[in-house]
Amino acid sequence: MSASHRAGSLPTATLLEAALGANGAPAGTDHQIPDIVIRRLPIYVRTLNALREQDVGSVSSEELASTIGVSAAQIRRDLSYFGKFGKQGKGYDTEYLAASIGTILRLDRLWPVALAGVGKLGLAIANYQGFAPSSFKIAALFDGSPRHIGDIVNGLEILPNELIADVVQREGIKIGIISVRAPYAQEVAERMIEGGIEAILNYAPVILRVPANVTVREVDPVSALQSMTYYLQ
Amino acid sequence: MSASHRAGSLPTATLLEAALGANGAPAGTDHQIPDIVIRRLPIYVRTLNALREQDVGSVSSEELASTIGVSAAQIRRDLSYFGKFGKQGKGYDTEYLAASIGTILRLDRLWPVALAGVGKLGLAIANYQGFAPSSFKIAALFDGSPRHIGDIVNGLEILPNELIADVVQREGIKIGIISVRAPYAQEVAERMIEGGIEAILNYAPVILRVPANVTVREVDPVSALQSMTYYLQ
DNA sequence: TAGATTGTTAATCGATTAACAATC
DNA sequence: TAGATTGTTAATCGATTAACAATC
Repeated sequence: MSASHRAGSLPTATLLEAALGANGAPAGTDHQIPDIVIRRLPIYVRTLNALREQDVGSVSSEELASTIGVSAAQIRRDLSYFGKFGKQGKGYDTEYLAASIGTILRLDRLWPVALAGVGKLGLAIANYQGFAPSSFKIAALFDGSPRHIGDIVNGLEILPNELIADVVQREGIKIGIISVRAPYAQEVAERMIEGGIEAILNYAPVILRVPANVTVREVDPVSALQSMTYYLQ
Repeated sequence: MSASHRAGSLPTATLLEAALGANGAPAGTDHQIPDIVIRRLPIYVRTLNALREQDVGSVSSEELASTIGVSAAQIRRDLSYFGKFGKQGKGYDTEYLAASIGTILRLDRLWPVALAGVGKLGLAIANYQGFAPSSFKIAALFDGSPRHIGDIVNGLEILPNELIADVVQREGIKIGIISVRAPYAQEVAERMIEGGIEAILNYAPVILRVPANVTVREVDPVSALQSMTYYLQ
């Protein structure tokens, strides 16, 4: 499932791809770096930051690999796509490598995020404290139900879905999170994309059809559970 | 990253594997069927059920594939691991195929699930209505904070983490969901495994070390966001 | 320097796709 | 029957690993 495979002129489905490890990267642009590599980088950053907090100043690829549970060769190979970050005989400076990968991923800034759907899940997302330290900030809230419009959550007013495109465009938001129910997900995605959003985190159990320049990643706990039962007894 | 690669006697890390599409299946047992195939099956079931609801009685692999956004060859290949489910010249009976895959995945029963961590996210999970129709039922709630112990959520009393192993064992629960904060996740996982749990859905941003017979799948929205920013502008 | 570990290439492994005979 | 589509094999593609020269 290479990018070129879905580089047609029509919107292409991305649910399975994103959910299952195939390429969820935007098609069209020919990315020389495999999306699977890009998706590993955040874990490297997280692990390096954890090491830094334990005052570990440097690690070898072998140590980092065993901490994460991958092979050392894979880590070195992944990093080699972007440059040279280590010292032979020594390993990697944890702070320098974390910062370097952070820059590659553009985590050296705070990204405003639009969140659509403020049901129980959406509220949990809106209130989640883990986004800010991770370079994301919920900057706009939307919902389809009149019941919630106008409510204030975390200092943000809940706006109607009809305003998604306008607000997202005005505020220059590039990232959207969808936590509406399945039947509304496609419509909401389209409003977001109309406003200029190019990255969507989708919690709705639905296949989003998006243009080739938009990246979609699925959060699909039900499917995850349903695949694990295969291995039970 | 085949199963055999991690079939050593020591617990093996699974975060990256599960999060990123490598094999999150239990090692040891030599599974002839690739985990990547198993992880696609729930999407097939979901899509087939959606078609059934639209009164579509049969589909070709080509139609199903274009609905999901994968190749028809992949669907036929995936199904061929388990048997013959279609009719040449005709396609697949949606009801029959959905039921067949459901049986393969053991979705033809209701699985009790233990949930540890009843913060905002945990409560959203506990109250989520999408599990029951998907063959799962939250059957026990646990939390580490005395503040929540004894509270009733959805008819279930929140019990202390110390009781996880006992209760899980007594009730024969095989599936656990972890939504505690990062520092407590490993400890909670160990209690679950002690009680006999063999499948863990992990929302904590932490690498769980588990024995080879335990399957882990990660739900990691922050990493998903952090990988998408790579493609922005 | 000697030892350790990186960065990189080639070999291996595994998953996807193309193609088509079988057959409904 | 003729047309359509499955089930399956072989070819292709891509990702991971092993190995080692470079070098700190």
